[in-house]
Amino acid sequence: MGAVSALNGEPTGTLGLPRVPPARPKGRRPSIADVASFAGVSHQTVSRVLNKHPSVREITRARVLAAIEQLGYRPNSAARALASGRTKTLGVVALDTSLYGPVSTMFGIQSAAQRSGYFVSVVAVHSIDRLSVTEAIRRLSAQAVEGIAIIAPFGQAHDALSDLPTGTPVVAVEGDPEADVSVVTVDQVAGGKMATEHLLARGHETVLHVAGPDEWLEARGRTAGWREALLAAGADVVPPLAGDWTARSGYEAGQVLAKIPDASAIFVANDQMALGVLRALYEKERRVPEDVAVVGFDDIDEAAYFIPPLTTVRQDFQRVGAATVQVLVDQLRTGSRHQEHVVIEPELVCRQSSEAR
Amino acid sequence: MGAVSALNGEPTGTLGLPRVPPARPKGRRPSIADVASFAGVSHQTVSRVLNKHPSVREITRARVLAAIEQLGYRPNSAARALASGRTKTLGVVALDTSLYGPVSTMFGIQSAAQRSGYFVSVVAVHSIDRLSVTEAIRRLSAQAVEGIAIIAPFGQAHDALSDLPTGTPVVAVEGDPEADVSVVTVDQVAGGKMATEHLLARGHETVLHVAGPDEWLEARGRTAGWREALLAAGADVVPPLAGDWTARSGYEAGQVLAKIPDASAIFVANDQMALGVLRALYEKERRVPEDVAVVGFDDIDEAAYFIPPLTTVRQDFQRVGAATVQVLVDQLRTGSRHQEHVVIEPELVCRQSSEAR
DNA sequence: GTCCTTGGGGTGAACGGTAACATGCTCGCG
DNA sequence: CGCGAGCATGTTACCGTTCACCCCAAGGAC
Repeated sequence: MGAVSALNGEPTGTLGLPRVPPARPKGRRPSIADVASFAGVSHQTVSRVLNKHPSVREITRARVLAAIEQLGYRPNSAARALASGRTKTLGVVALDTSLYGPVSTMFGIQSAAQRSGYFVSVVAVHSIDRLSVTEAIRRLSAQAVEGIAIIAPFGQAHDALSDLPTGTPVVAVEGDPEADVSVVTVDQVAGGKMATEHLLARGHETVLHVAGPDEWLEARGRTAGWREALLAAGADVVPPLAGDWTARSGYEAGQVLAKIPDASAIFVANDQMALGVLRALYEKERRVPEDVAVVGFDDIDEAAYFIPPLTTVRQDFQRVGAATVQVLVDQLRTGSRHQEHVVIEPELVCRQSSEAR
Repeated sequence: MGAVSALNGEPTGTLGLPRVPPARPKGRRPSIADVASFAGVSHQTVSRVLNKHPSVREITRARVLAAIEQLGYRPNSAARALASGRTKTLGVVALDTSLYGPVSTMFGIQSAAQRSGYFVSVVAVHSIDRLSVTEAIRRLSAQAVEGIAIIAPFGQAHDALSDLPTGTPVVAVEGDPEADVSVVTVDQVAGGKMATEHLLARGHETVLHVAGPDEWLEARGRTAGWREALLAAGADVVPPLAGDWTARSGYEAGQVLAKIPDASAIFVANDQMALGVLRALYEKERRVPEDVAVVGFDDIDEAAYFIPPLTTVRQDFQRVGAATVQVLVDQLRTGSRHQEHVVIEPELVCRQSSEAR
């Protein structure tokens, strides 16, 4: 057995392996074949060990593992991908922004993918038009990712999904539940509703709304929830002002709202804009929460340190990421292309900005 | 010529190609060989066209391109990587955080890599210990990335760099300029200095400092710049309070500083902590900038909407990303492992929080 | 006319794995 | 005692490219 690898009388270790690995000719990294001849087995046996195939004797496995260790062998992922057709890589299309939600979602997906043994390749898109998304998907499929998560959460993204390589599982994260792809999403409508109901329950006659950009499905959902809650309570529905998620736009909206004398409660579609609203109210000397109550959305790290600390709606992005990877991996495993629709419930976090008057 | 591919009398297009591509047996994606036989050339000629080799006649190239188009051929990146040894992928080790700086840096790298024709594979690390970084690098090198950018900007990261696959170019972004790897960094010392000098020039006797976590090189650099400026001006150096970048820690530091009666100027090592400081000062009824001037660091989008708008130091992360990719690509192209040290200068953005009294 | 170069293109062998099948051996069972 | 059923392992093909090398015709130098 082990004698094969010790023919030339080299000193041998306990497993019958030569102690000094032979240098590979070209300084190239050792391949499975090198490991095989070093361990005195066939390359296939090495492959079996690498893939944890059950029918390998313990002693053989130990020899192979020792050889791998000695030679410093690392599997070549390109070769593996070529032979098996599997790249163990998921693609993520992310919006090039430091917005809390998209970034957190991306890391949520990354960390879940890692736990499932997948690599993550990221393509950032600078804007939300169909062309960019199509191009991003093209890039990812050129890289032969096994599944794709699209975070850019706006209506147009779905158009681009038709250009997909058929057979590649896709999840639209924060996507349109009506679209004909799998979707993992936080229940934005419920979030908008609970924020609004919270304010109504505090005795406000109605709730004004600073919405996000209308292309964003999240913005639409939050607005829909707000409207629903108002209608259910029979409250006035004042047309919302739309911002662009930035504090600046929130500030501008806040300047308008501050001029409305009987404005007493505002639901802002994200925390950054809420910051701008707070600032506008402060400048107009409308106290929060005494004169005006404000609720945001996202629960960014800073929300608890706004002046005053912001009541807001928290989304669990780790769960979003985990669900996204779960859907992709399931579809990969079963081969089914059944459309999953996972909805994750948000949670209201009460702070000073909406305290009872 | 074209007759070869039209032997069976099928209708042919202008280039002599059959109009209907033959379905591949197993529903598999078309390979270079399919394109070759469809276009009536050898697989090598197709490869030459794909790689823009000069010595291919224009007419031949056109035929091949038409065949590629017709069959919907896409190169198989795994096969290409296996044969050529190049993956066209860069790896990024990023800290799992929505902090503005790291996230912006990551996108800066991503977008620069994309422009240079590289894919980007991201591995997030949840903490900054050596083990995590080593593991991240292990994952990336298992994926055979051609170069690695490490964003996690703390001292310990450098220890892990010794575990690298030799020969893989590495750039430590925001890394220690003293370390023996290539580094791309913003001049934090200059940033801290200009913030402090700005405040001193406004007539403040000295400048207090809320520092970042001491493991972070950026925090150390900013503190060093602050100290340097104070010493140069002969001002008192009050030991800094260290936070952890969060608004909460800034708030806590602010509560302490607000109790110091003659505190009149504070340099805070990032904008989030500055937000916390502002809140603490507000609660203690110390007006900004009338009683206390505050300067932050980063220029996050919201900084202009803090109460009051925050004077801060801006870093150009697009340039950081571009420089990082540049260094990696250069090393890949030339094969040299010369250690580059690129330093990018930050810029002071003056707003109300530090206005003259 | 012969030789050498150069453009255009073909042939076969890597590249480093996995998959399918073949082989020898041991064991339990009728 | 023969025989099928595993188990443990080896053999050979194949994945889709690129690389090194070869071939042929046309053209210019001598």
